Amino acid sequence: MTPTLPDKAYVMRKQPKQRRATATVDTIIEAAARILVESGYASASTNRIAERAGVGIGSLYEYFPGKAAIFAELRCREMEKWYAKLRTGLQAGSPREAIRHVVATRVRYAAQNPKLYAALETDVPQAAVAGMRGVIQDDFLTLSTDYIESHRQFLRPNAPPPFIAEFLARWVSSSVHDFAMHSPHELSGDCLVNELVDAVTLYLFGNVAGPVIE
Amino acid sequence: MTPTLPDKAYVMRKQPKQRRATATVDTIIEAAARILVESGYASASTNRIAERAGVGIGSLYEYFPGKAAIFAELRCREMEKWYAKLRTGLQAGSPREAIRHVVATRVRYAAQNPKLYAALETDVPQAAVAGMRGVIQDDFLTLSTDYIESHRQFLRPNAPPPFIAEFLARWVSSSVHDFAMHSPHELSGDCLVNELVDAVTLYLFGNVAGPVIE
DNA sequence: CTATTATCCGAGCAATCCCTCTGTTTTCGT
DNA sequence: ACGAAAACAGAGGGATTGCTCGGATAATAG
Repeated sequence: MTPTLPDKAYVMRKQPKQRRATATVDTIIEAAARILVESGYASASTNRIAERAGVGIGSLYEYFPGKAAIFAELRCREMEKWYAKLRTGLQAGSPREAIRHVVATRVRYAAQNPKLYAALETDVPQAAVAGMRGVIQDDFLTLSTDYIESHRQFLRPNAPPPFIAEFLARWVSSSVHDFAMHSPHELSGDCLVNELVDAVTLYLFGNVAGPVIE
Repeated sequence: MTPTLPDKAYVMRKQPKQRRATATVDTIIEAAARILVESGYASASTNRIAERAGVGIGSLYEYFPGKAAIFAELRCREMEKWYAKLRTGLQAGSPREAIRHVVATRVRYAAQNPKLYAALETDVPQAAVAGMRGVIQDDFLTLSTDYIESHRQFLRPNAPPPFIAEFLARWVSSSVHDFAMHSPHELSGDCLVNELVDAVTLYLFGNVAGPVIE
């Protein structure tokens, strides 16, 4: 069972079949992203997006069933860029190294394009990305649970593995998110990553070095 | 120096001087809260709020300089309800007990009125509560830093105390918030609180019992 | 080349929004 | 009781919104 992103909350009204149509869709989404970064969600009206994209407002509604769908799609694409990296991060070396990889990737995800990240996570209304918010965690959960269960013998906490996985995923992801929103400068240093790795390893295995696997 | 909430981002256009005026303001805020809980921020127009409150739209704009101010004030009032409890939580007994008090209070804050909490935290746009979001943390930070510095001799991490305080505050607060948004049922049990207390104590003092103070 | 399908366009509708403005009613100081 | 100040009211302005619809244009198939 390979984890996949969930179905999109808003489906395209019409699938672009010619190449220029896909180009139009891409242009629209890119325009939406640019306006979002520059002026926020409030001033990202469909008319403005179409104008910025250089297409007629009619073309926009040929493919997107509504304003919300544009941002749902944008968010979806943005997430898919990072999903693979998070996945492979779990398979790296020792538990401590795996934890470090995942944490560092999560930090990079928030720091790469801070404006866009912040806008997508806080400015775009919840309803517009319904069913999308938090899917990284929801999906990453399955992988983490497996990972944790396969290290069951070394675990310090006796809570059920699915809970531990959710606890860790929310802990790391939401902490990084919170720092990104309120203390973004901390994302560039490595203090945050270090402390997170220490704390997680300590929580899981009882010491900062991780389990000694022989 | 007693910590105080920061200045409100939006000041009242006119301070109510008569008792019925204060009542009017309260009624407006309560109506805004009810609409927010029932139908979300999108449908909480100023006209609707005034109608629901049973006052003219003119009366609303006598006191509030704009729509955003209503929700900023609502959020401000909601936060002040919990600020004192968080503060006193820090002063309770042993470090582990203090941690437990703070964590449990934070959970109760999110679980008390889940709909209103969720709406205020995610539905109301960032701009509307500018300078308010995260102030609990920002203010709680000072207290935590003091607390941590006074236990410096028992600390395991060697990061600077202000960072440790911020790290902990964001960790606990954002984790609880994330659970409240995506797995609200976990707030009723005590597994979340237990694991958070364990993890924090472990991070701070290297063991789950906390320091042995003699 | 022709027919069919896909794509693109933008004027404008209906709805909604926040907020002002002017006038009336209530409360308070004296 | 009376004038001033505070509080209340709501019609409507001005602007913006998301979105439809009918027709023009380009690409593809036969």
